[in-house]
Order: sequence, then structure tokens, then C-alpha cells
Amino acid sequence: MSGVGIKEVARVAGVSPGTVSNVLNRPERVAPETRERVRRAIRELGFVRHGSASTLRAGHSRTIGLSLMDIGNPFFTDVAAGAEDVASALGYAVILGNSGGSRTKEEHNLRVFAEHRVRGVLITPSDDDPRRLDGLREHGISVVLVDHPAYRPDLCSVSVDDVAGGRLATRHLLERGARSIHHITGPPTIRQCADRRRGAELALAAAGLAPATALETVEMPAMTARAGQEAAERLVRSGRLPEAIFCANDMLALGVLRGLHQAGVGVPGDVALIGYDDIDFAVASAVSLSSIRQPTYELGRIATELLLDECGNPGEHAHRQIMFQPELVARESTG
Amino acid sequence: MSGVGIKEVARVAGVSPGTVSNVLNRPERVAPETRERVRRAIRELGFVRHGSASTLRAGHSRTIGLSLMDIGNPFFTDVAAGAEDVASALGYAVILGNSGGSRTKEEHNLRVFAEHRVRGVLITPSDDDPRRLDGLREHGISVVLVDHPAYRPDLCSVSVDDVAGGRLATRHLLERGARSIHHITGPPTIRQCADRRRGAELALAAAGLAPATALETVEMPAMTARAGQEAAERLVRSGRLPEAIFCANDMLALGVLRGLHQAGVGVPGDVALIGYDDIDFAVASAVSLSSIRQPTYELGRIATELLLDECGNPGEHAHRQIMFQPELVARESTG
DNA sequence: GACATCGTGTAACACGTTTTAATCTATGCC
DNA sequence: GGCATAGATTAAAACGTGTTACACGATGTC
Repeated sequence: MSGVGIKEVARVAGVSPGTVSNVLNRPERVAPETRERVRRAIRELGFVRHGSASTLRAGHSRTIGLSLMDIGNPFFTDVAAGAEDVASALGYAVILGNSGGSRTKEEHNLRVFAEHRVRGVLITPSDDDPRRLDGLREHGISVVLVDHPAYRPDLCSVSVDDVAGGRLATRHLLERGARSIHHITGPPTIRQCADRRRGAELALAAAGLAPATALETVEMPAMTARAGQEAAERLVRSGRLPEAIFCANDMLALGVLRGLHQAGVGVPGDVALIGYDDIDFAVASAVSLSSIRQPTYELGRIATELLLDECGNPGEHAHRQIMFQPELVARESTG
Repeated sequence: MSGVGIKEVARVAGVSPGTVSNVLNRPERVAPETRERVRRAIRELGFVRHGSASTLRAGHSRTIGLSLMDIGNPFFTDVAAGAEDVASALGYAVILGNSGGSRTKEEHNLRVFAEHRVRGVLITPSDDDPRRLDGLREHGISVVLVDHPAYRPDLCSVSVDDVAGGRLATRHLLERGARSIHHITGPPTIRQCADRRRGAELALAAAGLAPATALETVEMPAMTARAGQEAAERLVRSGRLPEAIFCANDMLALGVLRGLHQAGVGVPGDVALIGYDDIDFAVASAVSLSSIRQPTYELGRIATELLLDECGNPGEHAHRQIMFQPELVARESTG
């Protein structure tokens, strides 16, 4: 197809292939005059380097893998945007894999990454099992955990303190005067859900309330707007409206908001509502949603920087487990 | 690092490297017994094929490039999800590039794709200039346009009829009794905006109304919720509220909805409102948003199928320009 | 029993680049 | 002028796989 390779360039420029390679990779080693001559030939011929040949010989690629739990959730999309920006700026390509929370698909992604000999992998893991990652590291592929703390010192991770976030949200509701709180969340196997709930319980205990009676938890199978609306409808039907609702997720919260609205329940008049993630749509809804903000884009950005640092300085790289503190954003839905 | 290659596998299985390669690529050519022996060795050694070496020798990779205009917009995210699902199922990896509407970044993406010798490229182009694509095709890389009709018969494309969509939305507003309509849109250089506006004008003309007087168009620099809210605030301040508003985008519409709500303007009581794209959040907002639905996920899915068909059967592949018809989704915001 | 045929497996080269060690040229120094 | 030195360039050997042409038995046929 293309046909024009490094040696065709060399022929036209009147140098050897090795010199062309040097122009490409260590321009300082070649005399300015020849350098320019080679560059001109490259331009004239429309030469583009064959990445695979380069990777094969050099032993490492300029590619990273990104395995996300749910590409449909704005939270993860923001992470992806941050990662892509940094990677792209540093000359790295990003291979995208959507795991959808499935272990099988996640393993598939990692296998694909391994075949491509990516330089490193960014992953929002679907569970706590770290064995899969060791397979990658045996191949010399660095791994950084995103939105999940690394429980071992030989791994980088970038995450947000979800216990603190849960506490923040609940304390806010308590300060607005609520004494009975409903917590609508997802499957308890998801670490984020478990941590946020635990934060809520801690906040109640700190206020002298017994979590067992003051907090009623509803676990939905999915963390989508549809699930949230269903939870709200069930709540209204039961007739036992709480003073406040804490959703583990803005998607759930937006669904709850809509469910309550349709039933004629006023927010924040009748019920106070707070979500989690502070996605862009939280502020755009008709009653703007109070939420817990996480530095989402930063998560992706910093994770990528850590990853590429680990790849670039394998010797002196110090593994870091970074944990951000979330932030309360009070809006209309909590008065 | 890894160290275990095809010939180590061959040694353990007691065959030649060529046979291992055959087990990997044309299993039917090797006797069942040897095949199993080789497979066992592969499992035992944890061998994973070196994709770059494979690509280099075979002359083509199992990778496609995906260049998106805005990964933050749920519309494009859905497209990406559809593309990733199909590609992954067929054993292809997806390299992600976010162009953000910038020509420079788009060119950067295409260059990266070319270096990686991707098998094909999916692109939501930021403008009508097709020359960049020819560069790729000279390298034997197929291209499929997404959300943009191909104006040439030698290119596949998958898009949605935006003129029809604009007409649909406007006709719906007219049927609800509106006679003066505001159209809030983005930069007119964006094809989608231009087409949707043109559809609106056609609908007015068909109803015997002069577009020049019955349709007032407001062009915002961005198509975000923030821009929509600003447009609504300006509208309220001007005191000249129209009977209906047609936004070129759900993000804009959600912003408008919030702006009107805060100013005490009732939707749909005082003003009817319709958006475009039918993103998930349209139904989740407190007053559910009427919108124009596009088969977003399908767009990504079918584009990928076309692309991989073109790669697989270069000879008999017939280029197709597929255009879907959008669909009206009437909800609360238009009464 | 000789010969063609078929099914399996092999040996060796090729893919396009990077890299190492070696070669060449020019310059400075005694 | 000879020699050492440094800088610029080159030749050639990899990297790990796919593929082509071919060798090897075994089987079937006349």
C-alpha cells in the first residue's frame, strides 16, 4: 500500500537509513544540514513512520490502555477526557476498553492491551482482585488504578475519599434539619457504594443518631436515572416519605428528582435531596442538584502523568497512592 | 521483560515456530492433536502474541481509530459505545482520539492513526474538507464518516437527516399552536446546526409562515447547558418571550429550561420547549424534555460494521451512504 | 510395487525500524 | 606530517511474527 519507508527516504536524501532513524529519534546527533535535508525528503514523500516496526525493534510502544467501567457515565467520560488530553500531549495514543463492570470484558481488555504491548494501563477496576494486574506487570506493563485506592505499596493509584464524601453529604442533610434519611445506592459489592454508605453511617453516629434507625438504605441493581425514578415511585407509594434523601450517584438522584416531581412532591420543600459526582447535568436540572464534587478530569490527568512517569523513569519512580478529598456543592435541592 | 515468544512455545510443544503461527492464524491447517499440544504450551507459558510483530509481518493491524468531536457530549459517547462494542466483539481494538472540534487536533489524531497503521478510521469530521482523509486512504486505511453524510460515492458514511429533524421539531411546535418560534443554536459553520435550522425554515414555509418573521435565531458560541441558560436569561430580560423555543441540542435545551425556571417562566405553560438528540438526561430532567431522537448507538455500531466489511472484503465492498430518519419524542416540555 | 496425491509440518526469508559497533572525515596538537 | 580526538555517518544485526515454497511420510490407485 504505502510503500514509502525509511530507506526510500534515505535514498532520496542521500543518506543511510540509520541516519533517517536518528533524525526521527535523536535529532541532536545529526548535523543540522543533513537533518534538514532528511526532513525535506520526509515531507516530500509523505513518509509516516511504521509504528509497529518501531515498537518491535525498540521494545516499547507509545500507547497506553484505558479500561473504564461505564463509558456512558459522565464521571468516567471526564476521566477519559483528562487521560486522553495528557497522553495525546505527550505523544501517546490511547486504546479504549469499556468493561461495563463485567469481569470477563475487563479481562478481555487487559488481554488486548497485553497483545498491543502498551506502555501502561489505566484501569477503573470492577472489583478488588489484583491478580489480573500482576499478569500485565510480568510483561513489563505499568498499571495505575483510577478511582480505586491501591491496597499495596507497589502500585500507583488515584482516587477520592468516598467515606469522607458520604459523611459530607449526610452531615449537610443533618445541618439542614433532617433527622430521618433515605440512602439510595447501588450494589454493595461496588466499593464506591460501600464506602459512601459507611461515610453516611459515621456522620449519623457523630451526630448522636443510631444509623440503624435514622438511615434507611435502598439498594438498586443499577445506578441509572431509570433506577432512581423507580426508587422514588416506590417511596411515594409506600407513603413514608423521609425528610431527606442521599443518592450514591447523580444519575440516581436525577431519576429520584423526576420521580418525586411527577408525584407532586416538592424538592426541597417536602424532601431535601443530594447526589454524588457533581456531573454537569446536576446544575442543569430544573431544580439544581446539590452534590459531592470530585476532581474528575484531574483524576484522569494525574493518573496518566503518574503512569507515564513510571514508564519513563522505571528506576527512580516512587509509587504513590493519591487520595483526593471531595467537596460539598450545596444547591437548590437541599434548600 | 516477557521473553516468551512463539519459538519458546514451539520448543515446549515440540514443533516448529511456523506451526505455532498456523495454530494461531489458520487452526484448520494443523492436525487436531498437534493443535491441542500447542494450545496447551501456550497456556502453560502464558504466551501472548506480540501484536506489533504480527502487524509488521502481516501488513495490517487489528485496530481501528475513532476520532470524536466531543467526548463530553453523551451523543458522541453513545456513538463510541456502539463502535467499541462491535469492534471488540470482532477482535479489534479501538484507539480513541478527541478532536474537540479543532482541525489541528483532528489532524493530530489522523496522524497517530496512520502511524499505528490502523485498519480503518471512524471519524465525526469537524468540517467538510475531505482532503485529509485522502492521505489516509493512500496508506490503505479505510474511512467511514459518522454523523456526516459523504458527498462522494467512494466513501461510506452513516448519518441522520438533520433537515428532517429540524422540520419535525418545528412542525410539532406549530401543531401545538405556536406561531412565533425562537431557535437557539450553535455556530452556523457546524453542519448539524445549519441543517436543523434549514429544516425549521422549511416547516414554517410549509405552514404558510415567513421564516424571516416567525423564526428568530440566536447563535451561541457553544452548545452547552451554560450557553443555553445564558440565552434564556437574555430572553427573559428582553421581555419578548416567544410562544415556543427550539434548541439545536439537548444540552442547550436543558440550560434554557433551567434559565426559564429560575425566572419563574413556566414550561410548557408559558413557553413550549423542544431539544435535539434525546440524550438520557432529557427524560430525567424535572420537566421532561421533548426532543428529536437519533439512533445514536446504532450510528456507532453500523459505522463500525461498514468499516470492518470494507477492510475485510476490499474487492467486493460497496460503499454506502446510510442516512437514518430522526424521530419525534413528545414529552412534557411541549405540553 | 511404482507412482501420484494428500495432509502435515518445516526451514528460511521478509516486514520496517532501532541500535551498536565500526568507519570515515575533519580538526587540533605536538 | 603524523597522530589522537571528536563528530558525523554507515553497515549490519537484531526485534517476533507470518508466509512461501518445499520436504516428508503415509495413503490410495493402477
